[in-house]
Amino acid sequence: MSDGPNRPASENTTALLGLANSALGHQIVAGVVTAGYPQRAAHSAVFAHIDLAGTRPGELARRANMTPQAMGELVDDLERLRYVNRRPDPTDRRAKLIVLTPRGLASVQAAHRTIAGIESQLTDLLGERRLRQLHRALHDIINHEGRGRRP
Amino acid sequence: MSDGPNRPASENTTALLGLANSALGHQIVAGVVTAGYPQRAAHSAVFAHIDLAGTRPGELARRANMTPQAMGELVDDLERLRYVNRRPDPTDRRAKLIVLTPRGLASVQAAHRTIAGIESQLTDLLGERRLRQLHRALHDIINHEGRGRRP
DNA sequence: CTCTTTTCTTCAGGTAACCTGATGATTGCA
DNA sequence: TGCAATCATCAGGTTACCTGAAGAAAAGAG
Repeated sequence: MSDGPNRPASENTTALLGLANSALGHQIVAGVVTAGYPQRAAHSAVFAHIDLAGTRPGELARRANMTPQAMGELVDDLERLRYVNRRPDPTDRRAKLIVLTPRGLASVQAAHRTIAGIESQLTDLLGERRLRQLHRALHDIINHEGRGRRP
Repeated sequence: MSDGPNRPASENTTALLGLANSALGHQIVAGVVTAGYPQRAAHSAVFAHIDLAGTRPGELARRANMTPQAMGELVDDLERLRYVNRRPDPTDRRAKLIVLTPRGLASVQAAHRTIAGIESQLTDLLGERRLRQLHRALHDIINHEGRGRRP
């Protein structure tokens, strides 16, 4: 590709991970949008972390590893799109609970179906054995690199 | 983590890929910065694609899969940081060649050393065999998903 | 109980990393 | 020689975050 000062990406795990991630990374949202639930990638931070019983914005922010302000904006969007509602938290009058609307739940279920579709494509491509090996390797990397970072 | 409507990420390749990518993704730039070459992650788009003989902005943009305008801004930054220079392209007076300064080349070499360090950490973690398997699986995913998309 | 500190959310404003559209210089083809 | 295509750049917009400040409610100290 380049005869320049650069080593081939094929031996650079970080680069491969980045390329593979961008190859798969947009497919879930694309699938859900195609299924009739328009949304943007950032909104997944809410859908991926919300509980059926509802979750507070601050807790969503913590789970998604972002600030409450940023999460608040995502919730604003999803409220406008009618995927979630804000209701007062009965256990703490400072707080609010973000709850999925029926439409929001349907969107989450569409995401699950999309994910299942991607996994079965990957099984076709790699076979069950290599896919399991891939999962284990990624798991090991995540657990190893994430060690001792939280203050 | 969540008893909500969400399936466990441990069986979701896309999610694992995203987590592993963010675990490794910032380490190269961090290593280069620590080695005394301050820069931001976006600047890698230049360093990763530039040739020793110099490369035109438009070509860099094509290789990095972004617009010439966005690439132009990155080149502006790196020129201010004294990693590259803009010189007229002798073969086309409309065009310019982006060339690494000695400092820019040193930064690229620091990146290569950092990448080598990460690979050896990964070899310690997974072993050579599993790391090779990981590379092959990622390669297969990249080649498969990237098929027939370019118009 | 009251007072203070902490927690929860939201308002305001800022930045990084992209994007689209328009413009001027130069090239290369008919 | 005229003119469409190409190269870089200027101007302005969007997305996805961030920090800082402020008001309301809760929790803990005395």
